[in-house]
Amino acid sequence: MSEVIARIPHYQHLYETLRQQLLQGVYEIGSLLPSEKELQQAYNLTQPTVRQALSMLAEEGFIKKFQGKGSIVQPVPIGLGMLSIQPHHTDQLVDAAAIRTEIVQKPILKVFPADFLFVSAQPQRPYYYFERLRFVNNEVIFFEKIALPAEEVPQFHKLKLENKSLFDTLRKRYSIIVKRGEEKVWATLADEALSRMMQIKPNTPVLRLEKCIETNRPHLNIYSSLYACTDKYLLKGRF
Amino acid sequence: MSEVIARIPHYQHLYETLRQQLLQGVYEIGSLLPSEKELQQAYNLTQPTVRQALSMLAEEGFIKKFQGKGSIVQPVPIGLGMLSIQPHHTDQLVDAAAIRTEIVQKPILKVFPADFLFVSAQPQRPYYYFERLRFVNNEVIFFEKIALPAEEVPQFHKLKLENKSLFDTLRKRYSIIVKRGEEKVWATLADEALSRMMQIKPNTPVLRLEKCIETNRPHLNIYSSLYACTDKYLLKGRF
DNA sequence: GAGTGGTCTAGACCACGCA
DNA sequence: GCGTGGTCTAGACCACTCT
Repeated sequence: MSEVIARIPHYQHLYETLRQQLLQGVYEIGSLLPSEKELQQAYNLTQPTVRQALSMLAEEGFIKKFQGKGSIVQPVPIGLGMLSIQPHHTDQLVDAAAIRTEIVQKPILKVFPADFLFVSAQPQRPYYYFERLRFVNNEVIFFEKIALPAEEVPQFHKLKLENKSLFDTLRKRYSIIVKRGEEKVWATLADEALSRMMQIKPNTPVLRLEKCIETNRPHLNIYSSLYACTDKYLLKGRF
Repeated sequence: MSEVIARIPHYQHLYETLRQQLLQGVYEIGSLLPSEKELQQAYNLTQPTVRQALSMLAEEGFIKKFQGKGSIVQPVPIGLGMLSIQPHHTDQLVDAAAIRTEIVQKPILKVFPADFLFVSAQPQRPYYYFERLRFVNNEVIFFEKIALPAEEVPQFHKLKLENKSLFDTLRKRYSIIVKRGEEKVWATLADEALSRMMQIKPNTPVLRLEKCIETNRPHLNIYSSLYACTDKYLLKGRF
């Protein structure tokens, strides 16, 4: 019926379609998604194919499935591996538009950084390495160092990275999706160099968060080393 | 053929069997799991059923699937929602046997704690609330406050909680499995009361980690509020 | 009882890796 | 070319919720 140009699996097409609709608020939170049977008819698919798409959405927290009832729409979940910023003592996230990102070190090619806690399986491969500061109201919230294998993201150095979510960019430009990851976290005090970089007083408590992020590509891991000043805002994430 | 006593789905039985084998090291890390076809024949199942079990294992990081090759066994992953402890500057986890857990406040019934950052959807339900300290080498590593809905875990107050992983206990005793969750994290300084509780100096930097943990049971969320002293050890988790 | 999601079968064909 | 995992169909029956 419909012309299929690229080789996209049916379940993935349905998943992407529903995901877009859920992001755009087409379905009200707490309401029921169309039933599996309705989706089968609407997209001309069989039950297992529809179920796979819905299972992916449930896995990511977009919907919750209830036997005998249907799939209930949940609030849009935080992206896996992404961090949201939230003031202490309220439960309102800082809007993405209020966050400013400044690229301190533009992407350069180098071997895997030696000061990361997680180690790459192939440290000699070329990696893109860059550093960024993120601000809310012109205050530095965090400083982050990032490395990702260059062969997997051609032309990465030409992308505009300011004021964008890295993971949204990777998703749209390269179809890279975060699957899973590990993190190491601890608290420490800002030393002289860090306090200059982050425009905070020395000996302020800072949060340290190092991550190794696995994606849907077998040999593509993203590495992040983060320093966060959390006196006004805390970090929120999903696992 | 084989007598099925309880109503356990085939895919789940296969999943549990393989998971046990993977935990016990039956398959060498980096080696291939038996192929889908072999598992079909061995357990007398069809391909989609076997695939579901393997997908669950892949989702949790026990194996990685490669088209045209097979499923490669990975190192045993950290349990979702669990935290491992690791010294700075080495990559060796502290063995679970070296960690001592002391229950400071035995499980009591109360309404949902007001000082947690995450809020329950049904705060008036009865919750089990308890507090624990965890030690490595007789040093306090963290202090944790935990709340979980009492109706979902009958007889919980009778369980021995010392020196056990809470999630292993919930899995074995109630078949409760962590599916997903959210965390809020920040760094702060220990105040007077906390420094006494954790036997550290006042104004030591401490890590704060609050979590809301969703499980395989629709209305069972576990809430945790954690204070960690991370000067010697850091915390490692999965997402 | 009607409608929902949950489990399962018995096939088919495709895409990929490796020798 | 063979064996692997990836996608998909067309059914079947079960378990649960709601009315």
